[in-house]
Amino acid sequence: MARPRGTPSTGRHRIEMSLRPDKASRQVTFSKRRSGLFKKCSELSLVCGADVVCIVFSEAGNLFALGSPSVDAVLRRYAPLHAADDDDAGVDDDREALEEMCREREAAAEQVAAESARMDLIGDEVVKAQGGRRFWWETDTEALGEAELPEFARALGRLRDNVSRHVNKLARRAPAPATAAVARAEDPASRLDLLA
Amino acid sequence: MARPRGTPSTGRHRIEMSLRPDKASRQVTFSKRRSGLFKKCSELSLVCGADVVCIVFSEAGNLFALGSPSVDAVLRRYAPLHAADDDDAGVDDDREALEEMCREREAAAEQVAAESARMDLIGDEVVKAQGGRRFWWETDTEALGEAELPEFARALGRLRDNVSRHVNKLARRAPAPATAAVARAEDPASRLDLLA
DNA sequence: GCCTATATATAACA
DNA sequence: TGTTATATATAGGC
Repeated sequence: MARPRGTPSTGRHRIEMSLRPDKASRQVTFSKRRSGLFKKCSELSLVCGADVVCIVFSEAGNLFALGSPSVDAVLRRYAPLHAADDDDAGVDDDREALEEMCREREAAAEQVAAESARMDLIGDEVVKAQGGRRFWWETDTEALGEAELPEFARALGRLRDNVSRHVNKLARRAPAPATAAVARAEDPASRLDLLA
Repeated sequence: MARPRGTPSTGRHRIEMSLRPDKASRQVTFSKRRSGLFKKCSELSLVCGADVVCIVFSEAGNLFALGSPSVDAVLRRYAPLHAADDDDAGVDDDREALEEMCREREAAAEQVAAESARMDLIGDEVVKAQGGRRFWWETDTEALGEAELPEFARALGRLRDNVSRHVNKLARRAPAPATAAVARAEDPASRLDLLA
């Protein structure tokens, strides 16, 4: 075994790249670690009220980015503090443009994942605020009783849609393009009807 | 006792911003977390051979940045991927953009659906006995924080009102709190309904 | 900062 | 994917 069993390989301990398994294992590791890293970013932002941006290029060259309030917002805030280089070459090559889109799509997915994670964290806060118990949606289910379950179900569905919509909005506002279009996938009117 | 003892407050557990200690404690927390976050960044880079950049603005406005191979190197690699949007370009670009929009929307929807499903599973988690007295809908606004998720906040607010009404309605019908409904939440069928 | 108790993160596995 | 065994991360105290 390259490593005992569970070994985050972090801290001031091992980390043996010399015995890197196979490409597949490394990808799994990357995926897991990236996920954990982004979660940490979200936490730092949420718990400490910090602005955070994290951009990662996998070994394969795939781009992953996370930002709070948004990637571009934080980058814009950072840029002025380093007014050294801002210009870059034009990217008018079609293939590059296509690759860019693909990568941005992934970035968008990450944004969504991040938002969802944040939602989880928020749920946790609520639970703790009430002194510990089940998650709010479950608590609510109990509180409402069987009769109201369907209605609450619709409300929960709306929350899901809301997250999606929020991400879309962020994407539209951000100068960073491709992320800009997950637009109005739902009908506002119906949602208002559900919870008004 | 804001928190038991050791509580990374991560994952799908607590994180109580409602009881944000004092400014000093938060700074300590920020410092520790930022340290941990940067360490994670370094690890990801080292173990997985990824390029990583992480920029953080503390609540006080202080800047912290880490990059591998370097902050600027990764930012330069990232910037070009978001520069093709400035000039509206031609038909080809529009067509590609449209396709990208569709792909992106699907990806985002998938992510959200997946997260919703995960939330459903999380519902099985058991939390300890209730200690606080506040209801979750009384604290959600605080939990959401400083306008990070305006839409979600608004939706949750409506949900709060909605639930409040139903709780009142139940209270009028049944003066004694029925703990019998708890079992309902464990019913897989109910959970399916929640996300239908 | 260092220490301790807990909660997480995650590598190896199934 | 989900599970499990261990190593880390980290809140609270000193």
